[in-house]
Amino acid sequence: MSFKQRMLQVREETIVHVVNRLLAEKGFDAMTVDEVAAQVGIAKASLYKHFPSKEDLAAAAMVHVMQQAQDFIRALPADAPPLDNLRAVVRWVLQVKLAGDMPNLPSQNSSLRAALIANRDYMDGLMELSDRLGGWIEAAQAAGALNPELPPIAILYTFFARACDPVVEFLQIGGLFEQAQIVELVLTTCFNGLNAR
Amino acid sequence: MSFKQRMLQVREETIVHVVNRLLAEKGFDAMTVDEVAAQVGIAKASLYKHFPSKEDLAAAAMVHVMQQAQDFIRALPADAPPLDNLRAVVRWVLQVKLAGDMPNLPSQNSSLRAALIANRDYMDGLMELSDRLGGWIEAAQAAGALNPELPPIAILYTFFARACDPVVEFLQIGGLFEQAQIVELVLTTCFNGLNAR
DNA sequence: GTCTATAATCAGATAGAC
DNA sequence: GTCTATCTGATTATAGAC
Repeated sequence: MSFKQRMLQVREETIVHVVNRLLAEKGFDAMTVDEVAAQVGIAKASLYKHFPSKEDLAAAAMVHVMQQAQDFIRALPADAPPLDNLRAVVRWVLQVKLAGDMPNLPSQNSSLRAALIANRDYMDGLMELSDRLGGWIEAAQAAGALNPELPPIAILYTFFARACDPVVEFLQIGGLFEQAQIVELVLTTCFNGLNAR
Repeated sequence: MSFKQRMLQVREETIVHVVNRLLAEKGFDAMTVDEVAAQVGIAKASLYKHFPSKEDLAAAAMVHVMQQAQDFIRALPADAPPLDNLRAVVRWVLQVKLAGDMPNLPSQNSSLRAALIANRDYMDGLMELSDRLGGWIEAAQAAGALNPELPPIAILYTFFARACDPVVEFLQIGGLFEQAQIVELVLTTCFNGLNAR
């Protein structure tokens, strides 16, 4: 890879990092392209040479977090109980969220949805992630660790939903709990539910 | 109440109804004031005579759903087990959501937050709702029905979060489940968790 | 209170020189 | 590829007549 290509790659990584933080902090609608350009330190027109639209910026950030998720998953022990790995992934998601690094996209924005669906990297990453988690879910159900009466897809969605769970922010704003406590609280309600056992 | 006042009240109810539906359908940012005025059937300037800002429109919709929630709660049997009433409230929330009548506000929009906090009706409604649910939560914990190790505030937030739970939409979009099934699935994961029992 | 018309602003995207 | 300067369209909000 040439020097020029390397510079370009570094710049794009910077852009994605800035976008990621802004998406986590204020969400897609409140994030402006001017702001992104200013924080990256380049002109807006230059930004548009790298990414052709605001939606593509968001998609790049999503691809980035999904790659990080896959890196984390690959580092998990393949022979561990599936439930342990699933808990570890959810814990990781909550920690990323608490660190202010989880982009927050409006699920209703249609142009954004279209851009995400049209993005091959995003879709491939989503598929692979779903496959890996789905495999563990079914294995955990077969082992009697996860409720076998729940459709696997519902369990998968419940995991994905932790990435935008407002309970985390609510508990964080209140200031009554440490980050580690919040993680354990949400993990408990997710896996054990609210009922007494 | 005079005829004029009655007309005014009916018109404002129409406005709130339209806003409520649009907020449920597309969220706060994607909803435009032009759209609201068009669907109500009045000019935009007239709309601004009733509500001084877009944020106030959203606040009125929130007050409306909170009043509906309180109506529902008041109709519940006072002598029923607290857990039953809590489950009934969560079920009600999910049904409102599935009916497309639950407004969806971005939790990060600061001007909106300010308008809500400044709105006495909204804050009063939120307080009363929190008090009622909080009472049931503590009673259910004392009775050994809800996990006593969870902070009541975390349980309360977990209930509130059902109002914007993306799992409901995900399952709805997939088309694999009836609305009643979705309600029971989310209720199960909420109260019983994902783990096998 | 309701309307038409318009202000004022902001944000996504682009033109064109270098 | 990067910049300055600008376009274009959308959107909140208001002025002023009736």
